[in-house]
Amino acid sequence: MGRKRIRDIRNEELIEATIVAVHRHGYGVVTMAEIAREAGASAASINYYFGSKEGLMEATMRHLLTKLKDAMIQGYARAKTPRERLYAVMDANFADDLYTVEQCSIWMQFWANAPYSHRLSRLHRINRARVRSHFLTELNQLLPADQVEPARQALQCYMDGVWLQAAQSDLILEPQAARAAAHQVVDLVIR
Amino acid sequence: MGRKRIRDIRNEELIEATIVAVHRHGYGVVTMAEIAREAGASAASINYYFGSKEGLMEATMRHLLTKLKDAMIQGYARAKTPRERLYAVMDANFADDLYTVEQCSIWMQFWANAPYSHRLSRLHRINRARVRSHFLTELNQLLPADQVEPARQALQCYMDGVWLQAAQSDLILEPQAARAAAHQVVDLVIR
DNA sequence: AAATATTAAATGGTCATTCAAAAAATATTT
DNA sequence: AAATATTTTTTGAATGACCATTTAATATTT
Repeated sequence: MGRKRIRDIRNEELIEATIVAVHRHGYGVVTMAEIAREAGASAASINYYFGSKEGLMEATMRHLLTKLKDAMIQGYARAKTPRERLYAVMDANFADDLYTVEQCSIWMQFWANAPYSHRLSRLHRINRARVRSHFLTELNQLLPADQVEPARQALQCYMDGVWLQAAQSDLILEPQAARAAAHQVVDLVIR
Repeated sequence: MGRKRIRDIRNEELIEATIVAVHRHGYGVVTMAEIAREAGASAASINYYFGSKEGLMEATMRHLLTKLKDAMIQGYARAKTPRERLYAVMDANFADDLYTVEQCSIWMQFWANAPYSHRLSRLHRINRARVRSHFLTELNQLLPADQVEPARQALQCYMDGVWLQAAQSDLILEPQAARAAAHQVVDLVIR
């Protein structure tokens, strides 16, 4: 059992270091050496665990996507009505441990670079489709068919836009206020 | 006069080539050689005109910002009411010659990289403040004071989010439909 | 001729990745 | 328990590729 543990611990440490380093230097220019220094390891050991820089980036994005997915599933479990489930999608995106400058920043870096990496774009596509499908399922319960797609577009764009602004912000974010604002937007869209 | 002309012609050609090349390869990894090839010139001549790669990127962003600003001023001139002026801001963002995959993609690249470049972040800040102020001016005419800021946030995030999605799209964009959808969002927000 | 524009080639630097060897952890035997 | 063997982990240094920028020389325009 010991064998597995070390690998898992290193993986987590290195991914956390990647998030910090990418936020600090930018996805395009961050170096393996900088990430390694942040993790207190060597660049060579990163390749030992992740194979390559791209492998590390993919693992990091996968880690963030999993966090987001888990938050969403948890919210869904509690929600009883379609409207509450829309709230839940928003609340997951603006959860206390996800809606931080650091993480919004890295999300944007990944979005910007996904089109140029086969492995990143795959993850990106899957996540986007999942969010889209959640929105559509609930909106179909609440709106006439011809209003569903515009409403979905409005909600999903709003969500993306808030993260995008958050990534640029030099203020401390207020997740609670973001959730309240998002609920208001939901209310606007579904009546 | 002749002296100025050649320089202007080259500037435009090189900036157009930059837009194409950055869209194709990504901001972080595009090389001077690729941009030069796209423009049918040499990498050395780009430095002759723009001093450095960062100078070229700044000039390219400035070019796009100017186009956006001009489109907005033009729309403002025609608009008579606060609501029409809100439409005008949206219409500028989704104008036929601005709302293309190529340009949305490059906008996102710039957004993602602005925090790491003094020169880019300056431009970015100025543009964002200008859009914000336009929105606030009009919304103040239309809404009670306490609803103005949430409404601005919703509109600006929606605008950014649409561009962000457009950048990822592999479909052909429909600027006219985007404008219509944006008008609907304005209508939702101001009543 | 003078000024301006262009580029091929050189320069100097950076960086991801590999590799071989050391170190640490774990398993096996005595 | 101790000693030894085996596997896993770590890293310094080497490798090879790539790239922005400079330079010096050439071409073009005025």
